[in-house]
Amino acid sequence: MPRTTDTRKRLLDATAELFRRQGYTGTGLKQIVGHGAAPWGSLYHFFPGGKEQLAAEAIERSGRRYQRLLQMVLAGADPPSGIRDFFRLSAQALEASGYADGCPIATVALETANRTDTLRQACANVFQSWLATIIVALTDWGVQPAQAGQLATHALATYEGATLLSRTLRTTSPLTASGELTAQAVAAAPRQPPANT
Amino acid sequence: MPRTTDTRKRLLDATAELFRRQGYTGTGLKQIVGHGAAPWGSLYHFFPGGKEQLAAEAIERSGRRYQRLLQMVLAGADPPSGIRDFFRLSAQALEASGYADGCPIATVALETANRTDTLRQACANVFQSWLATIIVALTDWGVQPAQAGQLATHALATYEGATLLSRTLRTTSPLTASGELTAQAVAAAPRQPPANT
Amino acid sequence: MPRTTDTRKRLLDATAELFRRQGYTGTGLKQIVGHGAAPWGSLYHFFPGGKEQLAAEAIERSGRRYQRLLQMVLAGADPPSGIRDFFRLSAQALEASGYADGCPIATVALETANRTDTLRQACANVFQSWLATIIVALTDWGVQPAQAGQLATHALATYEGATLLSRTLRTTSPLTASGELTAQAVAAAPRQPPANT
Amino acid sequence: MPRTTDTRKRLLDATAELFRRQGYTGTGLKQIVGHGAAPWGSLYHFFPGGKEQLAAEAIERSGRRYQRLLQMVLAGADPPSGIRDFFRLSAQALEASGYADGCPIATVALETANRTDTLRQACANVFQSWLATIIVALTDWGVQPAQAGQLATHALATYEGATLLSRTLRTTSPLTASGELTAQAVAAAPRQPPANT
DNA sequence: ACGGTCGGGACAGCCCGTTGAT
DNA sequence: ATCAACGGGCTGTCCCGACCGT
Repeated sequence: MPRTTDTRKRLLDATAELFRRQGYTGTGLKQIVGHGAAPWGSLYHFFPGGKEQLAAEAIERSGRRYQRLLQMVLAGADPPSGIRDFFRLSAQALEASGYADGCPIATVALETANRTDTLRQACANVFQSWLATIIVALTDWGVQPAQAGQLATHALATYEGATLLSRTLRTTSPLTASGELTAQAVAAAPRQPPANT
Repeated sequence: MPRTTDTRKRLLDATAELFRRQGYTGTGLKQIVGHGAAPWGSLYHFFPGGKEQLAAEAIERSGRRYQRLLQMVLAGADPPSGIRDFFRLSAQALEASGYADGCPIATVALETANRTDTLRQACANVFQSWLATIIVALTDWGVQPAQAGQLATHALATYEGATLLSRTLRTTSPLTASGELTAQAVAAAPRQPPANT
Repeated sequence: MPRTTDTRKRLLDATAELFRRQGYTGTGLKQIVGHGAAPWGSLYHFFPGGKEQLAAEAIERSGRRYQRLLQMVLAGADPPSGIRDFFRLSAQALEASGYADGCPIATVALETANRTDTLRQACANVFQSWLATIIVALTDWGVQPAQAGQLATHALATYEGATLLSRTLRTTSPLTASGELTAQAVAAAPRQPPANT
Repeated sequence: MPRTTDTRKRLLDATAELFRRQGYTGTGLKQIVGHGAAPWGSLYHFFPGGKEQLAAEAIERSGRRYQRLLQMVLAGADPPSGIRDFFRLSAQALEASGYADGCPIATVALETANRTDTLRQACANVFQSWLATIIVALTDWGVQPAQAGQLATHALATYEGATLLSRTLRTTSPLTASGELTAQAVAAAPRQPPANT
């Protein structure tokens, strides 16, 4: 069973990358197998559920990967700084990629929100996992759970929207501006003294 | 000949409505003419540029319409309250439509950000017009122009992202939470006394 | 209106010819458009119902054509001789075509008998029309209606089965043998003296 | 290793059953292994010749089985009554199965008559074996060999065609009508007194 | 011998966005 | 101002090897 080649993963990675830039309907299966260097027959071997199953797993996968990135950045500093860093990092990556690599699932999320419930749910799960990650960072820092939920939602929403604007306007200013303001909002949150540690 | 305009507008309206829910690639021309009650041949008569031209004009049109809505809401109160109202109104409309009617161009904006520059530009123009509207409201209220730009961008980004999250998670809480926090951020903005008026 | 090219008819003729030799599932749409010299896009223009609609109309068309042939042969002599002639003619045509051109709809009828009811019904209508033609010939000749129905059914069944056997065994003997015996059965049918006329 | 035979037979039985209802091209290998509860790998182990070999053996197998049934029915009475019984029995079975279970190989025979000679030959062999069975019954009964061949061919052809019509028209009347007339034709055949035995 | 995973094109039927002629 | 007509592209499934595990 280590005999399983990495074809399946290559397929998922190619799918995730193309979805990030072109969305769900804009990406054809032909393009995926072409980009991911996988043969046609393999696709329906690994994903008998077709495009939808492939998409669901790709979403899940890139969601986890992005979550790890988020955790890393948040672990590097206190939440306000971490959030600011995350926005800044995203701005850099976005610009470096020619404004192509934004949130890996935002486009798919919007496209599928009212089409296929399976994919909508997959995107929802990803967003929930990101929110949970932020909430943990905030509560660890002393923010009250009730407040932390709202703040995390706000931060994520702002990040998504700022990325959207940055991609469309082709300028990083929305990401930097919103990063700063979101960091301030977090910094202003009432919190009980973080014990000590 | 002003009667020909009718078909043209019906076509644009149908396009805008379908784009809002299904995005660009997810909407077929057949579906548009079916939904908009226009004959097939008319489409390429009014829009010789094909789907792209039709999309560009539809984006522009729904952008203007949404801008008027924004202006109305902002004119009804001071900016913090106006922004809060706009988020709340959007949340209601979103929920009432089964989480289908969010920002009319967000999906298209993400889909086309790195595909066709014509449509990206059309979306960018719409966003710019919305930003200008917010900026006017803020500066009229006494916010410094430099600050107003950042605040407007932040508010719009947050609105877009909150809508995205609300649609995917099927709950209005992102819109309400972010509306409140955004209103607070605006309220906290330093401003010079509004002259008098 | 003479402006409609004959593409539609060519499509139907090609379909009928291929169905006769290869059946329904064995014939691809690609093959049809290739064989019938029609462009791909035309197919779904003329037959929006897809393969099924195309098949239904092709069945109907070749059914009518075959009915006219049957009428002609039966009109040429009294029923026993006419039936014998029809079997003999079919045997000749079958052999001349390399045992390819048998009953134009038999294969499709068997394939679709328990799959798609639309096509089954189309085949049933064709068979009914052939039966009606035979019955008319028999009653005109003086056979009692009740008897005529049974005899016609028997003759048609025998023709179908004999064609099947001839094609599979690659010999015309089933058609000639059954033609003779069927003619005898018809000749032996009690009939009231054909008035005179 | 007589246990291996089990899988092989299940495969053949599933194939035969599906072919009877859907024909050759209409039946996929996936469906066969699904229906016959056999693993994928086994298929090409037992039938390295692929679908064609599997089909040939399935045809042969169901041909033999049907031959035994025919023998049994013919052995139960004199040929005219036996033939009438066989038609009647078939009519009952056909109706009971929702007009699905007709001749087990007729559809395949028509489909493959001009496609793959291997399968055409397999079907031809089956028909020959059935004819031989009928001929034996007839000659045992005293019909001259030359006449017996023609009569048997006629009876089989009529049976096949009547089944076809019954399936398509969804009524057993063709089978019952033709059964009666065929029995009469056999009864009318000149024969030398059956010796005695 | 037998079972199974994985890989490999070819092609299925369907629908897309577009255009020439009217 | 309209529509018949057009190719190309979509997703999905076909039947089939090769290479592993027993």
